[in-house]
Amino acid sequence: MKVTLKNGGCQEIHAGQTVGSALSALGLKLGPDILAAKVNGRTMDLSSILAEDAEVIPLQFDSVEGREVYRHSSTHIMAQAVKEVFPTAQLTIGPALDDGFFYDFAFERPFTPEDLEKIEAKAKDIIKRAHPVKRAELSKYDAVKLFESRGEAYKVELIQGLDDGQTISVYSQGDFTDLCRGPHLPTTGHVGAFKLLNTAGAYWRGDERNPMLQRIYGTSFPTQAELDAYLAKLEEIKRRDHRKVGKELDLISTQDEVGPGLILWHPKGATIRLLIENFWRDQHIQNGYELVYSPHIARLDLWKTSGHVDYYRDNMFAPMKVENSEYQLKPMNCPFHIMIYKSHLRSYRDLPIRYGELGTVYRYERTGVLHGLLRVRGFTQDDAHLFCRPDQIESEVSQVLDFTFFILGTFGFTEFEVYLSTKPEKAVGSEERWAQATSALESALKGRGVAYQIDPGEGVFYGPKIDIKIKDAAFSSRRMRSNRHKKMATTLSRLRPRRCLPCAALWTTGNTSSS
RNA sequence: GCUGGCGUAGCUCAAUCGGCAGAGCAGCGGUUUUGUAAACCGCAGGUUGGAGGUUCAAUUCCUCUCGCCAGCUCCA
Repeated sequence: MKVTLKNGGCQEIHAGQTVGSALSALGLKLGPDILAAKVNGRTMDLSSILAEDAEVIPLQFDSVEGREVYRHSSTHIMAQAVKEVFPTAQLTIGPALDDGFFYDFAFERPFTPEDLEKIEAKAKDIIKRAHPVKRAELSKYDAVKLFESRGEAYKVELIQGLDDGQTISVYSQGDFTDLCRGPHLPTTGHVGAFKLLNTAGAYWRGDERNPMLQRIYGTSFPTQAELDAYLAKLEEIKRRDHRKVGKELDLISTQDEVGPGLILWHPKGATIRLLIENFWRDQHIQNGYELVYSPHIARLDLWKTSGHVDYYRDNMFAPMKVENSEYQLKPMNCPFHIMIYKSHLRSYRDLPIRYGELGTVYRYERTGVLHGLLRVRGFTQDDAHLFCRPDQIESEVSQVLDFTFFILGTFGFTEFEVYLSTKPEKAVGSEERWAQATSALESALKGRGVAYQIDPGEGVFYGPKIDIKIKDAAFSSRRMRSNRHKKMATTLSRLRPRRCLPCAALWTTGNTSSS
């Protein structure tokens, strides 16, 4: 059997050898820095058996896959510590994150900071004990029996959700056994610096109807110096937090008397905003947009027609009664732009028509989600609606993308992740129209050569969208949250306007748009 | 909305067991006259988020309420 080391030698070995011994045979020193290996493209334990010719890449902490294995084993160590300190805690899930890991436990009470100290001390002890981490495979039936006997009801539920024929793997270290796909470090002693960070409640399977679990976050690094550098970075991020800076520089405030998520722009903040808005107006005019204004409220009937009452009510403030009809505070600008379009009979020769507005909208957000300027109840959207013929869609979308990248680039955002968000569960319009609109967006992306990923079900109720996620200096490394990105979206809708009226909306959030 | 943690001077934070609300910075008035991160002396600054309760006495204990923070969920 032939084993090749990437960028290294090639060796004949006997079948049945482990990945680790194959690496040794190839002359690699198996120190604590070698965490796992990629075998023919699949990440595997060093202890797994080689069954066929393979190309092997040793994984260290400097690779994404290596870090994932490292953090995943770290969270198992934490889970083992929790079980040793609090035997009645039940295991649920515990994945690796970009900068650390978490594990959710079912426990009769929340963990306190004192608990964390005990758990962390125990975890360090487990690291010192350097338990070998062993993989075992069993049938679904045996796996259910195993975890039932251990009183791990959540694990049993997880296993029952797996396919019947599937082999199920469990990993053990000392007396601790967990259902896990793996792979893992060879021993618990492979983890260097280890620290628990904080606790939080989290619903089982992310559903608020389910019981709340106790989540513990932590992180780990090969050396104390790396851990310290990471903690220093967290401090630095805290120091640069826009809420802190906004207060210190006297840019903005929120006040109890005004209400949560409603921003007051102080003179200095307003000056910054004015400069950005002037830039926005100039650029839109230069790029063929016409600027419009629309009111903050409108008759509820308009929002019924637009579909917002049916599909967006959860995010709308309650309607208010005026004279004999009901009025609604606007959560979006789109219906107004469509009404402007509709105010005349239009010829196909007039198209495309591009309306742009810095439109202030109000959305009801649950109190728990409000966050500085990034998540508020009143904010101003950089919003536009483009009316065009079907044959113009691709070039219009493509221009919107260019325009978006240009604006973002002006503010120094040059790293993007592009997502194509498809039809959500609650949506208006036929499957066929959704498919048409989605493929139009897709071909614009392809035509422009933009790399993108599909984000299934993440479209808006009236159309699919292209999301452009950007990272800024502070958030790129923001711990434990993957979705804290600012986002811009281009939505294509053929669904609301009656005639052949695809409409692309461009909007932004964040510093250009809140309040 | 849910779980947990918080709310004391403009800011950052103290206040032991329920026993006269305090410090640093900022501010103001002086002194000094240039100090390389923030020179020295003094003054002022408070309905302890709000309402109710227990108590001789509440920043402290209880109830309700408002807001903030870390998450969950949703999303921009």
